[in-house]
Amino acid sequence: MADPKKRFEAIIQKLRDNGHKLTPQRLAIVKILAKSEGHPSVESIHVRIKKEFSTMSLATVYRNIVLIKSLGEVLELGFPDGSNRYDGNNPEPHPHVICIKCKKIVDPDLDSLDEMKKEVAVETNFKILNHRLDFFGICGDCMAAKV
Amino acid sequence: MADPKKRFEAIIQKLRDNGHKLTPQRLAIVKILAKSEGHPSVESIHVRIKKEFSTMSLATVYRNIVLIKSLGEVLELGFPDGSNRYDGNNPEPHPHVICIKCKKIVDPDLDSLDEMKKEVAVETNFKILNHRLDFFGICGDCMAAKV
DNA sequence: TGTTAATTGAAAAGCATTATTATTTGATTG
DNA sequence: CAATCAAATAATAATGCTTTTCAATTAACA
Repeated sequence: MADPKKRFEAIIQKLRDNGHKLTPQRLAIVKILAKSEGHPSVESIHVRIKKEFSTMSLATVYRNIVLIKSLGEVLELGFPDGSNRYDGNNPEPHPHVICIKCKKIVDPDLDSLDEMKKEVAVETNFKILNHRLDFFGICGDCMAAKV
Repeated sequence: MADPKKRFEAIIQKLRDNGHKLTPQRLAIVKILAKSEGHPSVESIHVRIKKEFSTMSLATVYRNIVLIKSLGEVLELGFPDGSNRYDGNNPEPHPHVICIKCKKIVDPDLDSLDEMKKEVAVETNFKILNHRLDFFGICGDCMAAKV
């Protein structure tokens, strides 16, 4: 996990460099994304910031995520059920392991993926630009809790 | 690729076994899913069947896909942009390679995935039940066409 | 054929996301 | 350290895809 403080500064700098204003709402959103603990959803970001800014609009969360996404500083994880989660701590594509019970998301280490990418490129004659790898299952905690 | 005729029969049989009626609309949908050429979308299925049944409703396509999905006979591919494509020819989870230009979807052979799954299970202490692997890029045709 | 419960078409409702608009505000300049 | 102005915001309306509703239809089975 990258240092949330450094990620915060990096995203802020990117916003500055591209001529965007640093509003309190925007800073609050960036702060949460920089850490991205538990891979937050739009809704969870909104709820958390509402405690501080009671007038914070959901549209503002969406707008800022679109903006930060366009700067390549957050990874959007759209799931088959239509839900979205975000990772601004590590915005590069990387595999995820998702617990279908408690919705926990874990980042595994998998270095065999690069090799696989090359293999696929050769086999299909595609120029591979991006990828997405998710494993779905039940985490140790939920297995234990089941009894 | 599985034989579309056999897949058609298999899906029909599953529907029968679970006490569902075989309406002409349903049969038309199953027929397209059994082949799943190009991994059709709800919209493309609807358009194709409308030529035969002008009154075919989009809701009917959705309803039948939900049903067939619940029987495990079609794989739903929800993409990050929110679009959905279907594969009733090979309903087991398998990797896809998607062209971001022409939306073509290709199924590559990748047998190293099983090994990866075990690796992840050990590392994260999850019981892995399912997975999803997509590569995004530009296909040979679109590369050539670009000039 | 008649009966019945499942299925359908058409339209309304849901729901997440995006667009609109009047207002507010951060950043720059004099 | 105001004044200015483009950008950002809050609130709300609109959009687009998917699901639900419900009366009418129809496949399945006796």
